[in-house]
Amino acid sequence: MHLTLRQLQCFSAVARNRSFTRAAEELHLTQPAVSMQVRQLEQQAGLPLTEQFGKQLHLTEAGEEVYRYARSILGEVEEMGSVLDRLKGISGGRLRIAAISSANYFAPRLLGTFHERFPDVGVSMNVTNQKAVLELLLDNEVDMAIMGQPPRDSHVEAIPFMENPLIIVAPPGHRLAKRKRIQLKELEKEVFLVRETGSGTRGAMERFFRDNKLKLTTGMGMGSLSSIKQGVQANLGLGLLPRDAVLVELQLGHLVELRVRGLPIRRHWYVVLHRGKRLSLAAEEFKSLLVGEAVELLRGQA
Amino acid sequence: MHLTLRQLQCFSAVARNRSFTRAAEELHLTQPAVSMQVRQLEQQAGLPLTEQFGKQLHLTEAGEEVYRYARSILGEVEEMGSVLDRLKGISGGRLRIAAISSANYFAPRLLGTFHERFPDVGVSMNVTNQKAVLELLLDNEVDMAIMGQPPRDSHVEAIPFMENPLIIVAPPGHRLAKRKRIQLKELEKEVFLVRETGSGTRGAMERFFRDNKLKLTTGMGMGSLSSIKQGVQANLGLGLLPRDAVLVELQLGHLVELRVRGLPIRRHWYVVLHRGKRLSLAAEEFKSLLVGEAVELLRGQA
DNA sequence: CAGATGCATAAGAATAAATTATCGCAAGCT
DNA sequence: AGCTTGCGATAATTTATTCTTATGCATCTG
Repeated sequence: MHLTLRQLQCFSAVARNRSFTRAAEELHLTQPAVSMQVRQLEQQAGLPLTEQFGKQLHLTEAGEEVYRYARSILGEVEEMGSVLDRLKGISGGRLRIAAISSANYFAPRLLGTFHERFPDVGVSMNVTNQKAVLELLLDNEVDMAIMGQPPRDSHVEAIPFMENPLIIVAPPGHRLAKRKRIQLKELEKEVFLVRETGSGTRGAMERFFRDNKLKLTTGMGMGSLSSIKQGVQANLGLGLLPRDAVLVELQLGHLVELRVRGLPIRRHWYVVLHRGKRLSLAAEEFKSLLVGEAVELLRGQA
Repeated sequence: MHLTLRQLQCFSAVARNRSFTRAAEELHLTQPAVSMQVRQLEQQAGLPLTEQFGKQLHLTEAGEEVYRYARSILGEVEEMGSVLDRLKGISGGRLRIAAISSANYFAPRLLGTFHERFPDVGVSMNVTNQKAVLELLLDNEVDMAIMGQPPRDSHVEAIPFMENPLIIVAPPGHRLAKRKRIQLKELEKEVFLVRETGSGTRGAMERFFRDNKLKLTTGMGMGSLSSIKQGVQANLGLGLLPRDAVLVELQLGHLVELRVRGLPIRRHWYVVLHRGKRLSLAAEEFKSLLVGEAVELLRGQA
C-alpha cells in the first residue's frame, strides 16, 4: 500500500473546489503538485476518480467513494490532533497512583485536593501491599507510588515528602501508659502485635530492635493496621504503628503513645518513581503537590 | 500538519509488537527506518508516545490515544480499498439511466434483465422529456440516456440499437381501418392528436409531413402517449405513435394500424453517451446489452 | 564479565515531492 | 471564424524525504 494522507488531502481539496487550480491555492501548493498527487491516488485506486467535460470537473463514482473516505479519515486525523492538544495540557489527563495500605490514612485527602484543583484529570488509586505496589510501578501500570520504605531497586527513584513517625501504642490502662522516659530495655518484656512479613512497618520494627540489640517478642501476626489497633485495645499486646494511623484513637483516648526513649522512629513517606519515566503533566503536578505541600495540607485538614 | 499514514502504520506496528525491531520485520523495513518514523510522529504529536524501561517498551497515555486513532484510520483506509476493489468489478456499481418517456414501453424490461444478471448493481432510471434527459446527461448526473432522436450536440455520441417504427393508428371503426395502400394525400383530411411541442415523436411527425409536402391538421395537444391512445380510441382523431407503445392495443383490437404507403416511419432508439465519459463497468455492460441484445430480448418477451 | 539483544545515531544512496516553464485543449469574446 | 483566457497536463530540475548500512550505547543473561 502506498497511499498517503497528502494524496487524500489534495484529492479532497480538488473534490471540494471542483478545480485543481483552486485546490492548489487552498493548499498553498502549485497546480502541478496537486495534479500529481491526485494522479498517484488514481493509480493507487486503480480507477479514475475525476472526469472532465470541457471545464467542468466531476467525480466518478469511485471518486465519490474516495472523497467520502478521505473526509472521514482526515476528520479523524484532526480529531486526534485535538485530543493530543488536550493531553499536552493537564486537562483531561490521567493520574494513576499506587499506594501502600498504610498510606490510606492521608493519601485520599491529598488526592482530594488534587481533584479540586484539576477536576478534569481522571484519578485512580490502587492500594495494596509493598510488593504489589512495586510491581505496578515497574510494569508501568501506575505513574507513581507512595511507599513508606523505598526499595533499593536501581530502576526506581524515591523522594521523601513527609515524616512518618512510628510510635508504640498501648491501651490506656497499660502499666507503661503513664510513664515518661521509658527505657528501651523495658520493651523486651512486652509482646508486640505485628503485620505479616514483608510489610514495611514490620521491617522497620525488626530493624529497630536489631539495631538496638533488643529481643523482640511478637504476638500473633495481624492482617492489617486496624486489626493491630483492635488487638492493642483488647490488651493483646503493644503495637508499633505510624502515628498518622492512630491519630484518631490517640485523640479519643482509646490508645496512648508510650514515651520511650529513642522513639518515635523517624521514617518518611516517599513518592517513588520509575526512573526514566516521563511524567505526564498531571503526574508532575501531583508529585509537586506531594513534595511541596503535603505536610502543610494535611496539618490544615487534620 | 505533516502527519503521514506511514508514520501511523509504523507506530501501529510498534505498538502492536511492543518492539521496534519486530515491527520493522513485520513491515519489511529496517529497524532505524521504523524508529525514524515513530520519532517523526512524536514530533508531530508534540508528546512522547513510547517509553522504555530497559527492554520493556510501553506506550504513554498519548501513545495509547494515537494507537487508537491509528487503528481506526488504517482500518478506514483498508475499508476504502475493498470498496474500490468492488467498484473495479461490476458488482456493487451503480447504473444511472435517463430515458425519454416513450422508452417506458420497453426500457423497464431491459433494465429487468440487466438486474437479473447483475443483482448487485444499483439501477436508477429517470424518465422525462427530451430536454431534461439531455440536461441530465450533460450534467453527468446520469451514465447514459435512451432517446428516440439524438441531439446534434457535439458533446454527445449516439448509437442506434433498435428500430422504433412510427405508425399511424386509428380506432377499429375508422373509415380507413380496413383499407390497404392508403395514399399519403388521404391523411390530409384527418385530424391528428399530438404531443406537446418539443416531444420527439411530434418533431418526427412534423418533419414527415413537411418532407412529403402534406398539410397536417392537429387536434388538441395531449400530455402523454397514453392520453393520445385514449383519444384515438375515443374517435378524437388519428395518432402517430411508436409501434412499441401500442402493441398491446393492436393485439387486443382496440386500435388498428393504418397501412399507409411510405409508413411506418423508420426511426431508431439511440443510446446516447456524454462524449469522453469513461463508463463504469456496469454502464459498459448495460450499453452492450442494449446494442447487442435489446432487439432479441424484447422479441423474446413480448 | 562476555555475549546477546534492542534501540539510537550518523552518513550516504535511493525515492518522492515540490517548483518552474511550457504545452494543449476547450470556452468565451469580438 | 480567429483571438484570448482559463485550466489542466507534461517535462525537467531542484529540494526533501525516506530508506539503508554501519556503528554505538545501554540493558539484560548466562
